[in-house]
Amino acid sequence: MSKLEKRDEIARAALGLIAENGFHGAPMAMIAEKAGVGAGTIYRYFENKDILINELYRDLEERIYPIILCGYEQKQTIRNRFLHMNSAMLRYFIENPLDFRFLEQFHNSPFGVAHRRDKILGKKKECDIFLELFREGIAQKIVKDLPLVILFALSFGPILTVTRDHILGFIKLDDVLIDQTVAACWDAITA
Amino acid sequence: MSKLEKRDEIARAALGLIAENGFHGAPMAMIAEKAGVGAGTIYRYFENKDILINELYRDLEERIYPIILCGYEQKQTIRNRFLHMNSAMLRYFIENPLDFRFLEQFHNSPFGVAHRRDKILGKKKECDIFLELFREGIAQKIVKDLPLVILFALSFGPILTVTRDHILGFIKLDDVLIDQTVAACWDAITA
DNA sequence: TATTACGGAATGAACGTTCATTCCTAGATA
DNA sequence: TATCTAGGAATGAACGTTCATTCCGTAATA
Repeated sequence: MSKLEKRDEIARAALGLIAENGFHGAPMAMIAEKAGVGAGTIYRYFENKDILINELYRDLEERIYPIILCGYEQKQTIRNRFLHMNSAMLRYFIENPLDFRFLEQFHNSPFGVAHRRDKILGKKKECDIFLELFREGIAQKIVKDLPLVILFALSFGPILTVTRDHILGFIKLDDVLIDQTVAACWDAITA
Repeated sequence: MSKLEKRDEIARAALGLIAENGFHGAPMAMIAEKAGVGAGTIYRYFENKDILINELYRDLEERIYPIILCGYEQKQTIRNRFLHMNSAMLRYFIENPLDFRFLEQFHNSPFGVAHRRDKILGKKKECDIFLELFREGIAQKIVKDLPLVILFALSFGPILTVTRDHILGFIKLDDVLIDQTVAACWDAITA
């Protein structure tokens, strides 16, 4: 097994255990066992557990962004661009429940708060595309003139809740339902 | 100090620490210190930590329900009833950030999942008023004909996200903003 | 005095991390 | 080609710490 493969094996094991059992249900020994390596080996690839977790998050972001942006066309209407991105995100979460659960664990932890602070205080290019979209919509008087943070909440809040419900088996989201949900989010933010 | 007062003191200390630091940042010894009792004393009031946490949750639900329903009038329009309940909830969360943070910790933990399963499988009268409201709205073709779970997500998802942003200081929610946000949620669920 | 409540030291389990040791492999040697 | 060797990678037992819980001597209460 190559170096990269082993690193990925450890990362995959850690992400799965954390997603399913939370940070505390994923001791290093268990991660090592699931990855098929010795406990000490993990420390050859990740300095400590905190760093492991933060790298998992970084990897995940890098995996998600291109997928959500795939097929995104700047020349489309604002509405279509919004529907595209929001449903791409919802679909990704539904198809990758472990990724979603890990994200939730991450955000509801000191890691997540620290991460948010960094984001608010600093650079973190990411959500720029959404911000851009909202700003454009407001300028054209299509989108409600509300703080961007609130538009975000109206767009993503329901996506997160609905994904959780889907993963926990409270509802089965099909293509129609996904489109209806995303369209309802659009209704929330439009004037 | 009376028996009940001491129980409450412990509960308050536990809720505060868990809200601020998570379940793992709230060891029993720390709860005891904050409550001004010995570590062993806690076990005279709560059989173990799991039971303590579940009782905290139960207490919290009992505290919140009457507050949200206060001033609720069955004869009001569906829209007004929705706005009333949703903004009451948002206002409560903003005014009681510790309660909100505790709820989030609870929901994002094995406790919360177990609790949800119980709710879906069984009794748990609670959200009945919301369900009732949604059903009535659908019957009158005012509310979108979507599964109740999705209407829930569209209504509460943004409230949760926005509250988190407010508590973390990313936005300052005033009366106007609260009303606008809740109204936007109404736009999301209406046909 | 008898009973109950309290406090906090003691306990043992579980955890993250370390490190002395073993294992593996690629290159050198013959 | 067969053998040896050096050095990095892997290992998992052991360590120190932290935590929930228990225990028992003391204080309050009746």
